[in-house]
Amino acid sequence: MSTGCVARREGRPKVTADAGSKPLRADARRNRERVLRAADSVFAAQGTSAPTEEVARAAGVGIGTVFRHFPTKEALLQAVLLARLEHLVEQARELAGAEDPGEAFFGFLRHIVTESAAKIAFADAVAAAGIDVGALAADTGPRLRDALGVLLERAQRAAAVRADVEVPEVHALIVGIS
Amino acid sequence: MSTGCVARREGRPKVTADAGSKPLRADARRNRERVLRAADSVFAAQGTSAPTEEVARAAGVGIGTVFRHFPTKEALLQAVLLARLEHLVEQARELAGAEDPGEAFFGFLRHIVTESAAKIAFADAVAAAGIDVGALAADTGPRLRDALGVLLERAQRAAAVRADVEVPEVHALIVGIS
DNA sequence: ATAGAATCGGAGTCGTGACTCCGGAAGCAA
DNA sequence: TTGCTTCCGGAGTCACGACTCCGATTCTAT
Repeated sequence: MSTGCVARREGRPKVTADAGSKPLRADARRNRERVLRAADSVFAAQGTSAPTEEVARAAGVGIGTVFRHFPTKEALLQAVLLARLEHLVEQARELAGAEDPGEAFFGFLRHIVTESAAKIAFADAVAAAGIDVGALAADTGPRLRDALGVLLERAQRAAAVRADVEVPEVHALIVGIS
Repeated sequence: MSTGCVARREGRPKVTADAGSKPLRADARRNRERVLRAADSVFAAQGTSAPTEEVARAAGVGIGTVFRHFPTKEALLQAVLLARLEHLVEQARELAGAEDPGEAFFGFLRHIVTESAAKIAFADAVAAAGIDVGALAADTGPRLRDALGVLLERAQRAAAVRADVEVPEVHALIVGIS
């Protein structure tokens, strides 16, 4: 195996509240972004148990920097998961303007399924840390649902999907599959 | 988080070869079985990063016993995963004798989907440790395929499933979903 | 340019858990 | 029962990785 200890602190860190914090200094914002990207790829490649130092190296910053932006490894995991969901919403919105509504809809579904495995692993790791994943996704969920609604409606208008299908059903399907 | 170090050894342990080993002493076999069951429930409940000692406690044995039977935590994870697959095959075979072939077939599919999330997490953990999951399942795979074939055939004979569906397609479907 | 504030970086601390070791406790013939 | 063999248990060893701390560095406003 590849060894490593895990967190030490027991109190569950609060969800990073961006609102209300002062605007970051330019380099700080840049580094935060880098860390997030690096974390995403490192965790995706090596699993969520990859050492934080690995993330720091991949991001080209010191480990101290990582911990300043994300006080806990857990917080980092959370941020990455959130970013992925965010990305999903974005994709759904982009697809809403695609030429072929039917293809767009099913393509998106396929994409979700493809990525679900990775996301499950993330959610697992975060949940194992005692965080309420549901609450975490409370903000992103509705937006994803909306975007999905648009996709679905267009697909139905194009007669690519039966008209009696509703958003909740699709949502249920996705959740069920996951 | 809940902390903990990980393995230290780098060389990847060989797949536990049961064949060729002497018959275990009665108590040894019993303990091995206990550990396996305890590991399954502990890892399922707390995630694959649960400490080995937790498994020992749940099994009611000393930690030394766990490591004698499974030289590495990784090996333990492997064994649990294998046992689950084995269990799946068994279920498929039982279902082959069910009254309603159609229901049996779809019930099994549903079951697989339901458990897939947990299994993915396991496979992930094992794979992250550098083990070839594919090779691991090389033995179980074909048997699962066979059992699935029987289920499918019976369902088709009962006209619950279209006749032009083949085992490979179902297999692909399952893999795809996972 | 320059002070002052915000950041960075990484060596060091600390707790944890994987794995070892061996004296004691069964099992299993004979 | 006796003796030999196989197992059990769990205290102890050892690395590793999460997280802290503070001097050095880099922004930014003036």
